[in-house]
Amino acid sequence: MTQSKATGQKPKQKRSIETRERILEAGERLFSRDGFHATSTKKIAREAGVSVGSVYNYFPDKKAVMLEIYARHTSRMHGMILESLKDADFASLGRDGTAVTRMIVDQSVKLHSFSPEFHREMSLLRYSDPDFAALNAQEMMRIVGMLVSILEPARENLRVDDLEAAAYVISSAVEEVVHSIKMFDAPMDEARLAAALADMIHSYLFTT
Amino acid sequence: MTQSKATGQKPKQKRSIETRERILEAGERLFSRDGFHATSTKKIAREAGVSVGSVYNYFPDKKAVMLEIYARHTSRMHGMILESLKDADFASLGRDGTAVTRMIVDQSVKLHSFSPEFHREMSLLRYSDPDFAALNAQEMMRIVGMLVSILEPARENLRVDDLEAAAYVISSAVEEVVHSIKMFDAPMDEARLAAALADMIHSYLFTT
Amino acid sequence: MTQSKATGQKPKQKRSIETRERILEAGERLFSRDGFHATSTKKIAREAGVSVGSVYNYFPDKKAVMLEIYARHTSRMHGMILESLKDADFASLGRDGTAVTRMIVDQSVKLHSFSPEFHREMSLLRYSDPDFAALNAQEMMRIVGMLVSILEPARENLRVDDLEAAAYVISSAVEEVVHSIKMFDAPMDEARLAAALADMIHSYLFTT
Amino acid sequence: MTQSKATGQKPKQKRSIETRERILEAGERLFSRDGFHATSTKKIAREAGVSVGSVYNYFPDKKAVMLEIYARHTSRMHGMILESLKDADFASLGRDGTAVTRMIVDQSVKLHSFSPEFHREMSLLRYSDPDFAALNAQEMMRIVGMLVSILEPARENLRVDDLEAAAYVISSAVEEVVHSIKMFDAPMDEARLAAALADMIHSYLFTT
DNA sequence: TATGAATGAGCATTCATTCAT
DNA sequence: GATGAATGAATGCTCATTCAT
Repeated sequence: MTQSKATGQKPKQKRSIETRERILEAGERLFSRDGFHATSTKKIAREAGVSVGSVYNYFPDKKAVMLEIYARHTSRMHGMILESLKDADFASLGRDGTAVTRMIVDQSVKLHSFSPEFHREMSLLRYSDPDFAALNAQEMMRIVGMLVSILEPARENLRVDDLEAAAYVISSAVEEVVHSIKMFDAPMDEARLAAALADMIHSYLFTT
Repeated sequence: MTQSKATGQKPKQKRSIETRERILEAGERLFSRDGFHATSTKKIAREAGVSVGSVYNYFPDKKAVMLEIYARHTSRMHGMILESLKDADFASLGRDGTAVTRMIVDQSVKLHSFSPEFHREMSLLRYSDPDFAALNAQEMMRIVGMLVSILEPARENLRVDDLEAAAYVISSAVEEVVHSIKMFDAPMDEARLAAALADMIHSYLFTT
Repeated sequence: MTQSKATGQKPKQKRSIETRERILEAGERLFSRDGFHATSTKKIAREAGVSVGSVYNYFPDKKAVMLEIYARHTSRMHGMILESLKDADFASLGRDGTAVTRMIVDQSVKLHSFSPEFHREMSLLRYSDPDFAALNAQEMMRIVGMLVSILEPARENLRVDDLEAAAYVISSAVEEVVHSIKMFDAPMDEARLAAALADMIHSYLFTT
Repeated sequence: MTQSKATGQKPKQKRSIETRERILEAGERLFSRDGFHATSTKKIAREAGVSVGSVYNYFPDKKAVMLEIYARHTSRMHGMILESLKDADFASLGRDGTAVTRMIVDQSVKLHSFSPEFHREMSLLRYSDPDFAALNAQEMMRIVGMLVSILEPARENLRVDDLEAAAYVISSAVEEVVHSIKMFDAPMDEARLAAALADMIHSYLFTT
């Protein structure tokens, strides 16, 4: 359960690529709906309209399917976020702490709102499998990188020195609070938590 | 998968209590080491030196064993924390933001350091089972309550109004950061993260 | 599963008798509601408010409890029927075929209506255990005996010679038809079946 | 315990069909010999010379194996009976009540003689499982249908109006009496019972 | 007499993976 | 490439019965 062997193959044929794609889509649907453990390879194959054997032709094991789905998932999301970042006026952002804070929280929520079910599953898996944990950590660092690049232009207005650590701590906080809100019965009003979260981040980053 | 039936029975004999204890201890050992799903009832029984049937004499199902272990676990921890809180000089605490912040981080880390493996397992389970999620949420609220009672005396010095939401957000942040440090390969130096975390909490709570 | 060992004991103490009675009553309730196999000795003990050990003090095994309950059950029913037979005017019955037929069907239905759930359970058990089969056969013969004694006075008006065989065949028919009606989704209107049954019995017994 | 999910799969390979057949045959052998509950899926697999997994490749659960065996069983029997009915001279039958009666009893006995052990098991199961009860009821109605089609040509000679109800009641009587004879220690000479049964049916159907 | 803790073989069912076709 | 039949260890859980206290 620790190390997935090298990936199945790189298909060159159009047909092959389609089959592979169908498996991935079926997997995403099923993993999101039922969870990783409750989804058998048989079900994936049936949902994809292929045979079990085919699944194993393209992926070394079930985990590899999940791993690839996750990778694609995050790529897609990051692409979307980078896209929306392009339009932001970083110069003005730099001067307005409130705007930056809002953007941070908004983007983080966006990241988790995209497919919360799938995200939940990944959060679960990272606790039980080192490979997933590693992927998750990697993903976290990409988010941290984004945050840093958002904050960098405003550096002179920030009260923090270690920007990377700050980004990491902020991301962690957002992640956990968003999970509380989205996945578990939030024990407190969502608005209160969101306000507190934004306040915490803002007072942390900016002098007042 | 949703609601465990009422617990097995109330032991009336000395022998009974011992057996129950042995099962609980074996469970804690095994759940921590191998995780909940990788621990079969057969293994628990063997480790405890009793028959499978005995496990089911005392607990309605495997989950109930875990639930009780968790409950005891948190009780113990909270007892310890309340104990150490008794000695704190709240009057002086109120005036010194740094001391309060340090205490918060320290206690939180303590909470997670006690048996990080077991804590990891609980974190995992809350993602897949409502009962565990509920227990976890309950536990979170107890921590929040403690935090509030620590902060209350210093109220006049705090920049936050909604103390409860603040406590919740802080707890979440600590929880996630500590998990990063203790359970996953922290992608950053522990000291940096700890410093950043403390800074965030401090600047959030206190005017400077 | 074949031969129950000799019964536990004959209690002489008042307290003993009460305990025994409580077990029997609990068993009847549970066997009727959940069936023999779905009723564990533990449940019986709990329902009776005694310990499992006590159940085994009074009965050699679970089957013995059921066997005794069944015996009491049938005794009670037969008592009731004999009671109602006393009042019947056999002289006049002898001349009126319709009245006899009606009485037969009525009594049979009464026999099955008393506690249809329990009766179902017995019917089931006789198929899987010789002891229950024997008890059921014995019971059948008692019913046959009753039927014969009802018909005897009318002998001169009857077209059948072998009264006992006739009684047996009639009882069987009634038993099965009543089961169809009471226990399974009768595939036909109850009234139609009852009418047909009565007609069959009447034309069999009496010349017209 | 109520509704079996759709059957496992449609076999597409020769090998597949053979395996399925082997499982069915093993099941029939074992269910007849030891009964449904005493036959474990492991035993079925061993008897069939396949793995347990294979059993579940072809059937959703143990019950489904039994259900299919029963369906085949009754199909086979009905085929045989319809076959033997083809040769009967219905015209002459119509006039001769004795011949019809004899045919009814003969065919009914034939139906139960085929594999009495298996039949016993089915009778048992219908008392404990709605699915089996339904199948049994269905089967009963098919028998009733046959009976009706046998009697129809003789309608003018019959004293009964509600042919269907008559057929149902007759079938029930035959069923129960045959069970008494074949499965339980008949408490009376078989010949006496058979004669009484035939007499009852005859006097019920035909005026004399 | 009464208790109830202890037993452990047994059951139905699942599922990732392999490999002959 | 594609197929899908075959595998079998492993799982959570039940329950009639015994017997030391």
